[in-house]
Amino acid sequence: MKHGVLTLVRLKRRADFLRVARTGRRYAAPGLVLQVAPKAAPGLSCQVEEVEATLGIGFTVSKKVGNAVARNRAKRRLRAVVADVMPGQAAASRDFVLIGRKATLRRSFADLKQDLLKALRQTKSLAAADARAAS
RNA sequence: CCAGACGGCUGGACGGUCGCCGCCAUCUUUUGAUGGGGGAGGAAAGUCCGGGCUCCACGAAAAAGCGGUGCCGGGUAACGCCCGGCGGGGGUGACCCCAGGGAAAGUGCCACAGAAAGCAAACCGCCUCGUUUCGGGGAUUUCGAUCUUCGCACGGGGUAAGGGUGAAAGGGUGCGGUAAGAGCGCACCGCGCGGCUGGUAACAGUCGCGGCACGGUAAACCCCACCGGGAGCAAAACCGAAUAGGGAUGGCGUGUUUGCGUGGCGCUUCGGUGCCGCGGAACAGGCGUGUUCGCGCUGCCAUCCGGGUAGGUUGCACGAGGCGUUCGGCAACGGACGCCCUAGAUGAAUGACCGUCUAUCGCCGCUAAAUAUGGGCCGUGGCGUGGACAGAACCCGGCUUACAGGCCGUCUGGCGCC
RNA sequence: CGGGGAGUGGCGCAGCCAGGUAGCGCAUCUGCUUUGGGAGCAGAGGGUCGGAGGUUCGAAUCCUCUCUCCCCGA
Repeated sequence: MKHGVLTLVRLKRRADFLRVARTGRRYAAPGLVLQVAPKAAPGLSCQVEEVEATLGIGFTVSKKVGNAVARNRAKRRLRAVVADVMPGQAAASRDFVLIGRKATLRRSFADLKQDLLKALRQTKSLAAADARAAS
């Protein structure tokens, strides 16, 4: 089975964010901050085979970035970058949390993409090397 | 043309690729797929008022307390909002600003300065009268003194014109009047009271009288009038997993004791008492933990019930709704008729990226006019820059605050031309 | 959604309710003292009282609007 497109699941509970921040790895790029943690033990709501094909993703933008318009815009740009990069190049069965910074608003989209790839590499969360070699 | 006042509107456009959240239709077991259509604002903001809605409390309310509002009339579901007037203030003007009830109901305060800051008097000063052991001048003189006048001092009386101040000093200005003065008298202005006229009213005008008494501060306490029960969609209603705990029923299992409750049997002098069972309690025992003291649990299994957590659904978008025409009204607004349905998220959608154009700004040129030159304005070309404030969170009516730039209308002042 | 508090010299705070002088401690500077430093003594400088408007003769203080920060409850 080739490395297919992963399904993104949004993290929505405060407990998930706290768990990722407490237990995971962390890398700060100029345009964003990435936190990674292994996926939580599957509950009854999600099955094991679903865990293998999904990855959780959550966004955090604090009040320091700006007003509501700036915070929403930062989250939208991060979401666009994630939709572009993560399904093909991120390792599965992990939870990611992206934190927006002030530079997220002004950084160019290509640089933002490079920031995310570098953060994935630094946190050893890229997809398996054979998958990259096969492509 | 320049400067300004007021009111209203707008808040980048088009295209491409990839996405997000509801709705409708069809297919589909759930899931999902396809197609269609919709998807932020004038302030969505701040949360300063007024309501709807929901729950709670309450016999209806009233009073007290607390909070708020405060010229008059109108609009409105209501308002602290809006409209139109009145009064005061500012501006040459268009126009703008004002918490704008009551200070003879009471209390408080008015620093410094000043004689005095609130009951009006005291003080300095002014005027007048008197007295004397005072001093100067004049007159008379029997040279002892006497009379008179001025000044000082003291005492009595009359005054409030004046008294460096101060934000504010017991009406102001002028004339008369007086020993000196004073609303003491008069004229005008101000103030107060009463009448008349106009106006729904606030108020304005006018006439007469009073003769000045009544300082300011209520965004100081307060008084008067009016309004307000409390909380908020995380309100509230419904469904409801797992775990723990509660209750009921059944089965299995459980040592001792009982100043407890209860049932059965026996005795009874009918007050009780003996035995047995059940429940409760205590202890023992058991299990877990711990170095000790100690601490925690004490039934197990099955079925059912109720409360209720996470979570979910509803509340939730047809409403004091919008648009147009017309009628009434100066207007706010209201009536009638017609048309329309117009976001519904919940770690929170309504976008990300790219291209072209365009508003704006900067730089470099060109043309025309003018000029001694330079610079600026207008038009035009190229390059670069590049979209203000800001994101619905139950809904509505207001207020306040933020806002690049652009557009429209009405009006005012000034300059020039006809 | 609801409630509360704070903003005053470089720092930490009084003063506000009952309006007229902005004060205290630490810090800074100068001088004395000491061999020198510290401590002590004497003196000095330094504040648009977060911002705007209003009430008042007069506002840090009273009223309205606004900005920033902090805390609490559901």
